[in-house]
This record gives sequence, C-alpha cells and structure tokens, in this order.
Amino acid sequence: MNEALRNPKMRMAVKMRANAAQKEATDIEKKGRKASKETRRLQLIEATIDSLAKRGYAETTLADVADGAGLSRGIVNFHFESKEKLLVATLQAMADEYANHWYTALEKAGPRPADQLWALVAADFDRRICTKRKLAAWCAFWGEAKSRPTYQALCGARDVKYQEMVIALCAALKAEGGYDYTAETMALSLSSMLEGLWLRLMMGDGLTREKAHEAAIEAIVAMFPKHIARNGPK
Amino acid sequence: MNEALRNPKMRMAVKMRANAAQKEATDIEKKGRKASKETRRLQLIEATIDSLAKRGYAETTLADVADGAGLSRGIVNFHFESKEKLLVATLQAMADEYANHWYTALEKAGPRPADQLWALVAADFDRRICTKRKLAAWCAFWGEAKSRPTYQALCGARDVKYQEMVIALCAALKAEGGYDYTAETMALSLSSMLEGLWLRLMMGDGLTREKAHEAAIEAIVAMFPKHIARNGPK
DNA sequence: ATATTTTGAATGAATATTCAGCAAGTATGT
DNA sequence: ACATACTTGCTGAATATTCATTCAAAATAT
Repeated sequence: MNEALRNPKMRMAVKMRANAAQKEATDIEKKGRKASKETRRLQLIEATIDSLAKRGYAETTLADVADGAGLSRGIVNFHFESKEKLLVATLQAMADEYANHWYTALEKAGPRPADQLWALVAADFDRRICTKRKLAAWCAFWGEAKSRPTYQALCGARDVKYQEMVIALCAALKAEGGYDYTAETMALSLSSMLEGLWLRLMMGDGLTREKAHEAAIEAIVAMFPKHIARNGPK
Repeated sequence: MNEALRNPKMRMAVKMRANAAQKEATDIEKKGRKASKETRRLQLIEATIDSLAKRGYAETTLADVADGAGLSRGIVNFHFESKEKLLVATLQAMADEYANHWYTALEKAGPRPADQLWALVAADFDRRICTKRKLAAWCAFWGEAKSRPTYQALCGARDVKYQEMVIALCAALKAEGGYDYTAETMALSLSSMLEGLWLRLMMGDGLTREKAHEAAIEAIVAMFPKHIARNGPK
C-alpha cells in the first residue's frame, strides 16, 4: 500500500485524477451538502469496484478503497456504516446499471423479436457495460454469491426479468419460424453462453470484447437461422 | 464454529464420518496415526473444498478446514506450509481431476468427431464432476483468479488443451458437413456456454444437472444439425 | 455559531503462523 | 525380550498480523 497517501497534503494531487465517478459527478454537483453526500457514495462505490477488480473480493479492504478514492481511513464507515453495506451498495449499483442498460436497449430496438434479440446481445458487449474492470467485479461477487443470500439475490444481474425476456423472445421466434426446441431450454443455453463469454473475457487470455460478441452472434445465427444472419436480423 | 470439536476426545466420532477422501483412503491405508502423508493431504484438500463450498473463498479459514477434517488447528501448516499453498494444491487437484475426466471420456468415445463432441459435453455434466460442492469451489476460485496469476493459470479448467480439442472437433465437423462458421469462433461459443451452465448450476435456482445437460444438447443440435440430434450423434 | 463532513489514531476481533512438547511408531543395542 | 534413542505426525497455546470499527478532535460549509 502506498504510504505516501496517508499524508493529507499529498492527497490533493490524487484527488484530481482519482476515479471516473468523481469526474462525472463534479459536472452535476454544486457545493450543496446534500448533493455532496450522494457524490461521495458514488465515488466510494467506484473505488470499491476498482479494488475488487485489482485485488479480488478476499483482498479488498476498506483501507484500499479509501486510498483509491483519495480519502481517509474512517470515511467508509461514515458514509456506509459497514464494509458489508458498502459491498451490497456496490453490487446494487452494478445490477441497476446493467438492468437499466438492457432494458433501454430493448426499447430502442422496436417491436420485432429478431431485432430485440440482436439488441439484447449487443447490449451485453457494449463498451459501457463490458469493461474488464466491471466484469472482474461481477465475478468477484459471483464467487461469494452461493454462501451469501444477499448477494445471490442481486447477482442475478441477468435476473428473473431478463430470463423471462429471453424466453419470450425465443418463444416469439419459434412461433414465427417453426424451430422445434422448447423456448425455455434454448433461452437457458443462450443466456448461459453470454454469461460464459463474460467469464472468459474476465479471465483475460487475449479475448477481446469484439471477438466475444462475434462468438455470441455466430451462436444465435446457428440457433435462429431463419431470423438472424451474421450482419444482423433478417 | 463448533467448539466441541476442540476437545480431542470428541474427534474420534467426527473422524468416522469426516469426508469422502478419508473413506476412500481407509480402503488403502492403515489406521489412524499411520495415515500417510499423501492421505492426509487429500483429506485436507477435500475439507478445503467443503469449506469453500459452504462458506466461500473469503470466509474459508484454516480453523474451518481443520475442523472439517476432524483434526487440530496446526495441521494445515504442518502438511502444506501455508494457507496459500493449501489453496493452490486444492485448485490443482480439481484441475487434474477435471482434465483427466474429459480426456478419458474422449478416449472411450472412439474416432468419430460427432461421438467425441457428444462425449465431451456429457463428461461436463457427469455426476462425479458436476456436483454442487465442486462447482461452488470452482466458482470461488474464478472469483479470485483475475488478481492471482497462480490461480489464473490453473483456473482454465477448460484450459488450453481443452480449447484446442473443442476447436479441432468443430473443424472436423465443419470439414465433414460444410457448416460455414469458423471453427475457433464456434468453439468459443460452445465452451463458454458449458462454463456458463456450470455457473448457473452453482447459483442454484432450481436448475438441475439434467436440465443443464439438456440445454447444452439443444445448443449443439442447433450448431451441428447434420451430425447431432437430441438423442445422440447421427 | 452550528451543523456537517473528514481525519487518523486507538481499539479490539479474527485468524494465520509458530513452536515446544506429546504420542505413536521404528530402529538399534543389550 | 527389553530398553534406549530416534523419527514422524500431530496438538494447541502463544504470538503476530491484518483489518473493520470507533471516536474525539479538526476542518469545512452553512
């Protein structure tokens, strides 16, 4: 750990280039103390994601989060009561962002199921969602989810509603095109593949977002040949 | 933690029904004290998997492992020098078992690519490999893998050789049947889907091994319709 | 002046690691 | 046979470390 950061005089410099949240936040924020509270929370959540990505769940400490945010040691317990609550808030924020993202992507896609499926897959590999940093944080939570009900509930990022949506799309395509699988089964294969690709991306290995997206497309082309081609929905 | 276990007189009873490794081991080994070094190591590795599955990576303590094995607190540092080394040995053991399993499944399948692919998929959902307990342990390691090179290297359970094998099978089927995707891309979709199904199985949600296997089959039927049907290779 | 936010040292709990000693077995000498 | 030293596996109390949490005091904003 960088002990220089414990010197308050050195922190100013760090704050300037701290994390992305702060930069975004300062655009919106005035000097109002109420706004400031929410801003700090976001800043700390971003620092938590950084730490999870850099050190993994087990090695993430409040000291590291505070240092990452360019703030002092006691800060987390002031804004979130406990480490546990910070982590839950972090997961919640990621889950909200994810759900929000696929939902709006779907709305933009229009009414045709093939277009919607295409958009849903594309959303998963969008720049904003699919960063190494966030994937690593997701994976850190997945690793702990089985033994923590709170995480498990939130960790269905691709949660019940997402799964229902995929099933509905598979069912719609089946009705249109006469494929002979059951919608639930194919939806499970499909969404599992997307999750698996995330996992692989996180692991590194020179796999890029573009290549992963391509693999996902190749698979849905195979699954729905009458509706989807490599270059888009038919 | 069960404090009763700290009483040595209570341990005998625990030892009798401790973990699977010991049971297997007693077939080969003598009794109690004479348990060989290798046997103890296996016993502790099994207890580690139990603890990972029950409490997750972050909450797994040496005390819990020792208790699970029905042995005393200092035992792990005696047989493996450190917690870290115990965990690496555990991951190594799981990786070896996994690699061994798919490799022999492939040998039994005979020379035809379609048969081999079918066998490879079946191997992933085999009773012996695909238990809640082991999946949970895998996932615990995945969560830490990004930040630990040692884990990362071993965590490719579906490692380089596995991936090469899947690519080779996709290429062989393509050559036989004239599908028009690239083998590497389809292999990536396929193996990611298998991993994703593991992840889902681990998360619970009432998904069974059989249902997951079914979903995998449905997908390879869609990918290789000329070679594979729901009830087996053509 | 008051309220809010932040700091950083102190505290205490959890837990990995160490190690001196015990016990069970094994080899050697008588 | 028996005694003696030696080896190996194991124990559990003591130690050291790491880290979340607390809080009195300082800084900052209203």
